[in-house]
Amino acid sequence: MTEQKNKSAQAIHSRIRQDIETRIMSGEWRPGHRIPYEHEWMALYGCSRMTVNKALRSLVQAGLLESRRRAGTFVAAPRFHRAALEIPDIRAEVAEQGLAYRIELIRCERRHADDGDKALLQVSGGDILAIECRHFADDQPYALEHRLINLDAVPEAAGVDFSTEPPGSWLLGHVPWTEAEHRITAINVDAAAAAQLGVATGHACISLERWTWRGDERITYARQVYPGERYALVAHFRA
Amino acid sequence: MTEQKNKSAQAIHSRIRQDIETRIMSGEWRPGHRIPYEHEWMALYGCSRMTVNKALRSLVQAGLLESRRRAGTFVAAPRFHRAALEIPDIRAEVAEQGLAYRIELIRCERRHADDGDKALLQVSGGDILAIECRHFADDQPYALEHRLINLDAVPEAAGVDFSTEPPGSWLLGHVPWTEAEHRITAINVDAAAAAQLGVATGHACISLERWTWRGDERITYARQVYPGERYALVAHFRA
DNA sequence: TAGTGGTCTAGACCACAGC
DNA sequence: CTGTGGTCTAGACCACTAG
Repeated sequence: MTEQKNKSAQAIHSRIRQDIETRIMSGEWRPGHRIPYEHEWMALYGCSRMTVNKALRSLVQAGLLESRRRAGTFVAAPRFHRAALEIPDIRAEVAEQGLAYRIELIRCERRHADDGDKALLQVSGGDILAIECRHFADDQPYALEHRLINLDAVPEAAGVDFSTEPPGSWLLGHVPWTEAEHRITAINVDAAAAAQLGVATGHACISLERWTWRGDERITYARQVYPGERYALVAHFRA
Repeated sequence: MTEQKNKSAQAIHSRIRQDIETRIMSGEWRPGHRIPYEHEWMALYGCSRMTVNKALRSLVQAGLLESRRRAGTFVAAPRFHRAALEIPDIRAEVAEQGLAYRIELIRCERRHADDGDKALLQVSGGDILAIECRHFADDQPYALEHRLINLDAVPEAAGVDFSTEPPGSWLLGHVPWTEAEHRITAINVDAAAAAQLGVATGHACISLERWTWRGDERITYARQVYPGERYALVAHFRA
């Protein structure tokens, strides 16, 4: 009898996946190794080919396997050029550390996009909101932020009070499903920024820039500056 | 007639997926919106539920949808706290820019792990390989690297000539399927490192640390230092 | 309790790469 | 050619949960 339902704790496809994953991670199956054919997995686990396929496909998507028609399925060569980077929402991050979050709004002006704005936001014109603010954790400066919001894309941003809610958090909750690109560099902060962050002029800081859009529409540009030694971005291989 | 095979260019599950993705990204379906039930998709596309399920499951895994039994499937709230970070293999990266890569091996010694090594590699003892090297692009200093390799895990590393092949590239090709954690900070380089990189003392640099292991076994620790303004890490949301 | 998604089956045809 | 993976079907039972 091919017992129809999973009586074990795990779904069959999940157990197959775990099985393969363990063998790869332990080194038993090295890159290039041909794993058993799908019909062999069917026999091994007494399940249908669809179930086997579900397990294999998920591992292919995860990058651990590669399938070639007529040849079989193979352990893929590892390439950890990709890691899952945690990009913080500052308010949530500060709160997670058990610290009191506060935002100080330095400047918030609506204006017609000038040349600099156009270049950063990658728009050809229209109205924007330009924001400068400072993030605090327990009354210690935590980060500086310079942000541009495209009011043609997000007109309701014009009426928001960003002296209480950080613009990043507000946007995250009000602009659904955007795409983003990030750029991380190290900079020596100038005197003004250093004073605002409570560090020495020239102190090494992380600059995290983010461009966000939805479809063809540019939403926002943000640049956040963090003191380099207090702050670390962490990335894990294999999300 | 339920035409059996995909005569269109795309597989059915792929077209369903694209359909949903487009509606979400365009803003037509906002977070929290309940998308049609699986049996409705069956009718819409004239396909079986397994095919619909394949499309929906892949979007759930991608984080665009959330399924709740008995309730339906919903557009997930966007949280781009995750981005796919490209972690460079230095040699490949330099070559990609059309520049000539060269490595300069400053130091390479085998030794019993001292306390500092143990802390960085997270091992309790054993032999390690400690490497200091400098990476060049067209004879310009590109990055400094400090690396520890656990020889208990990778004994064959002891016999490799790292004056021609960068240790990161060698490990990538010889140690299959590891996991890794990365940490990115900004630092003011000291005089010695500044001289080696050809920048001023105190110049802001990116420090990229990487811990690598397979199973329970620690493989390597690496710290790479890049001049901050020449170098940028780029991350895309949604791999 | 009714109806959703989660999982699974035992077949099937097709495209394609290796022989 | 042959046999692999890629895709699909028309059902099915189950677990869970919203009402």
